[in-house]
Amino acid sequence: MRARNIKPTAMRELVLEVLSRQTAAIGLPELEEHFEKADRTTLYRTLKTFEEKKLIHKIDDGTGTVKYALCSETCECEPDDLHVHFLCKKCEKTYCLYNIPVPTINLPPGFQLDGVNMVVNGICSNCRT
Amino acid sequence: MRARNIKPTAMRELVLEVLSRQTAAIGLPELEEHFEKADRTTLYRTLKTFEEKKLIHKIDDGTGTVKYALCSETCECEPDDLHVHFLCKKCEKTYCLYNIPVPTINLPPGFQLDGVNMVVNGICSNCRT
DNA sequence: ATGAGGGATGCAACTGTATTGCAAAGTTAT
DNA sequence: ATAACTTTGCAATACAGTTGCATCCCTCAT
Repeated sequence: MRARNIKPTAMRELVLEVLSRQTAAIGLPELEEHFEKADRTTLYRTLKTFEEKKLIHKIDDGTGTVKYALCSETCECEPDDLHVHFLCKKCEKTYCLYNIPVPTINLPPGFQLDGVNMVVNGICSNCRT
Repeated sequence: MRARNIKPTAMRELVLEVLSRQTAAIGLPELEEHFEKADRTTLYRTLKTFEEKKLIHKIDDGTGTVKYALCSETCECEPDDLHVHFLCKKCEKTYCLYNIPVPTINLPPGFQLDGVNMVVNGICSNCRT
């Protein structure tokens, strides 16, 4: 996991472990609840570091809380690596649809594309049963 | 313009006028700057009303400030009406790409699609010259 | 071993956006 | 004119995110 060039401290190991246990993306406030002792700032900076090193990616699902989820092994967070996210408005959870790539967009002339944030919202399969 | 069933007050006329003058989407803080006397709350609620009545639509571009832009005449904010948005990371402006519809997404079985938020970021044609 | 340097952590304070409660002002219909 | 309802303004609050600074910990060179 530290092929991403991150110094593995105890804190970071723990945070990474929590992250890998998630089935949905997780935000800073929710991450805090998993730790009694750790400080918000530390978690904040840990997420920031992880994101910079492309171990996790940021998802802004419009709920007001930025969420994070693990990147795939080979992800470089380039436009080609990106996938669609799904926000369920019932359970409020945000899922990575890893196998649904973000469609290619043809921008007007003169526009340079660097990244895409695509969040689909609706009701997830769990909440519809 | 009030085919959208909104009671036309003086404030609302003014806000709408400012909105229609924009070439880029505008957020509440920036909207405030256009008014010396009006209160933030009033503007906030005006935007909210406009949004509910589908006169404007919300854009969460990930900058931390939700932006708004006018809907097209016939827009009902259904998935079919949606277009792509572009956030320039240089000028920080967010543009509606009205003529680029959001691509259709095939969700996994059991998922119900209600809406899509798609924001492309990069450098706009103005900033690249 | 030891001490210096650099990164990591924790605490506290702060920023900025969004939001709500409540009272005052305005509008509309009878 | 008056009652019912809506809109506006002020104040206060909530909450995520962020920064400054001091402390701690680890590593490396002497």
